[in-house]
Amino acid sequence: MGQDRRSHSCGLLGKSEVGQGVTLFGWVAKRRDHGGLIFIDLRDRSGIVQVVLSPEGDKTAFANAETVRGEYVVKVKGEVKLRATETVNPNIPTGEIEVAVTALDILNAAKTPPFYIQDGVDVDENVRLKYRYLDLRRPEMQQNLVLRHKVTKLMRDFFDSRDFIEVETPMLTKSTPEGARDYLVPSRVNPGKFYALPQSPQIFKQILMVSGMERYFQIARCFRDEDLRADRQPEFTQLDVEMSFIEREEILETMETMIKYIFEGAIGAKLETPFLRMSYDDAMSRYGSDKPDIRFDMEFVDMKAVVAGSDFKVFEAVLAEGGEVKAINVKGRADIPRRELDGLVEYVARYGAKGLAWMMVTNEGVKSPIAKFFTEEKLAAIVKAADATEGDLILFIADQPAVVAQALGNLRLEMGKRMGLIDEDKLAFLWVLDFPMFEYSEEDKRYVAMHHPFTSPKDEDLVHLDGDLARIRAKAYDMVLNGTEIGGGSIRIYKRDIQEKVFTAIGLTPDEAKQKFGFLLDAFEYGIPPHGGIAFGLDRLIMIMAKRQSIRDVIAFPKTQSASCLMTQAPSDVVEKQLKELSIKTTVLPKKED
RNA sequence: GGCCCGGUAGUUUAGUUGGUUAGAAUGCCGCCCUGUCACGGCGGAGGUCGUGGGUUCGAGUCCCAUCCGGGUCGCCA
Repeated sequence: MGQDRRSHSCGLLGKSEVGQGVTLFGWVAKRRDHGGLIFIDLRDRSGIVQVVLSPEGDKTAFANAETVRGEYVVKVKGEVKLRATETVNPNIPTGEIEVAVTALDILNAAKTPPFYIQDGVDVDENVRLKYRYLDLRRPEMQQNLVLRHKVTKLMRDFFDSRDFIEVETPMLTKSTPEGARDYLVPSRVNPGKFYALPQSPQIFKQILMVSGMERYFQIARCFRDEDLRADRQPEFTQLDVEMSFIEREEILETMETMIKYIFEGAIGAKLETPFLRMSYDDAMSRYGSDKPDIRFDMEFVDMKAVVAGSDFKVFEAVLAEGGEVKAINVKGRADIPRRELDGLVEYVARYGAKGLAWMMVTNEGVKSPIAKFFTEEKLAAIVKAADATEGDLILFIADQPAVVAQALGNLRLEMGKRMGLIDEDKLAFLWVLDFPMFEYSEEDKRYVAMHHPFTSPKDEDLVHLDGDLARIRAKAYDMVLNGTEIGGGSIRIYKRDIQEKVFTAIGLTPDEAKQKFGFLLDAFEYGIPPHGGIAFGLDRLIMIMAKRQSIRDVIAFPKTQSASCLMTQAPSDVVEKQLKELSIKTTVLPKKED
């Protein structure tokens, strides 16, 4: 009996197999025992098919069917039969047929699983992750992994067809002093020294350009020892790309074509290219975000001109200090309850806003606690600026530009969600371009590279390298989808003098630069081609394609928020001997005993 | 590191101002059942209320600490 090969997959059986003898393997998803007649829903990766056993059939098969329980592994032989019209199940793809069983072998019993293996079940994350192998047995989770496979396959096909080479770069590499916290790996043969797991293959892919690979890509695992989020894991996967002899336009076009190709191939979505493009400055001033969700409008309105010169001291003080006053028009929400408004005040406070002003446009004019500070003319101008009509709610944030952007930007997203303005079926792509080259770090009291120090400034801004660094824009670009940054990259510096000026700008002496990035700078001495690239967050991309809220759902074995794996219990203690071999002293402080 | 939410049968959960035996659904076990597909009927078992302290005559409920999970701010060039 063990010699029978599987002839079909459960979920793919249909009318065309009627009359055929089949051999199926799978798990018992459900058993419905009618005493004289037993139905079993048999599940494999392809789906579910109903198999039927009656006492008139094989006695052993029937007896076995009486003993099977959920998640038993069985082999079933039988004949595919058309169901009678009244017994067709329209809810499953195989509902028009069933398998009349002639033999059923129990290959393995199974303990009752801690939760029912079914889509849409609401089970505690603890339980799901501890029994990840059962969680992954659920069809929707399997589909997520299948989707992930399809996407990476399509990516490889695409890049292969365009003459890109996939090159693997090291996982044991050199710790880089800037950027995220590194995961460190001790070296046994070099006592006291450490490798770092890569945060990204950035340096290596640029070196590959020096090597003359011209067109590189890699589906690369990356590691960052930072706190987790719904869309952030300590290890994650990047689609990493680098190209030589190109300028920005060619990268953007190539990547749009790639994204279009995989979305059509993986989920059948037809995308319009070219994608919308927006400058960083534009994105910040209109949406308060460098990754705007443009599935809905509610753009910022600059109120500075219309509110200035009122008796409202808060606005006047902010404007006097170089701040700004911006608003969003929440259409039709003038009826908002006071309690919800109070909640919104708390909401924006999380983003640093000291307050939230509001005006309701009603048939009796503007209602607002601050209306009394404004003349009728000013109120009318505000309403006009906001393009508001009766029934609308105008929400204002007055603060320094960074706070306005963050608070009002998040408020916009929150109101968009609350009002159901976000079409979950929409795929709103855009490029955000012309990022600032530098941003001022309050912590370090100096300018730091916003992207990384190899990013090329825009040609027309090179003149500011010796002057106002804040004015320099970079040849950097992000691809944004539905308010999530799914990819980002830049054209790199390939001229030595510019590279040196950038290092100087971020306070690195030539010696320090050599110490930090020595091997890369050495490589740059030997004929570096103009080049640039991009990296996409594969997990986030697939999360959006699969319409999930967390990247954990598209990663087979994810970590919890405290970066542990509940299934394997990693990280874990190691034995003293291992530490000794690695020349690591146990300096971990013991837990408090009292 | 900060803030917020959650932890009660295997699972999902109810549990009032602190009060008697912690309730339900589902799953599980047994018996019955020949057309179910959320099968049905009858019966049954199943709870350290995350953990440890404290307050109280009495704690699932109040207080403190702690563990675990989730969300988020900081962080993530």
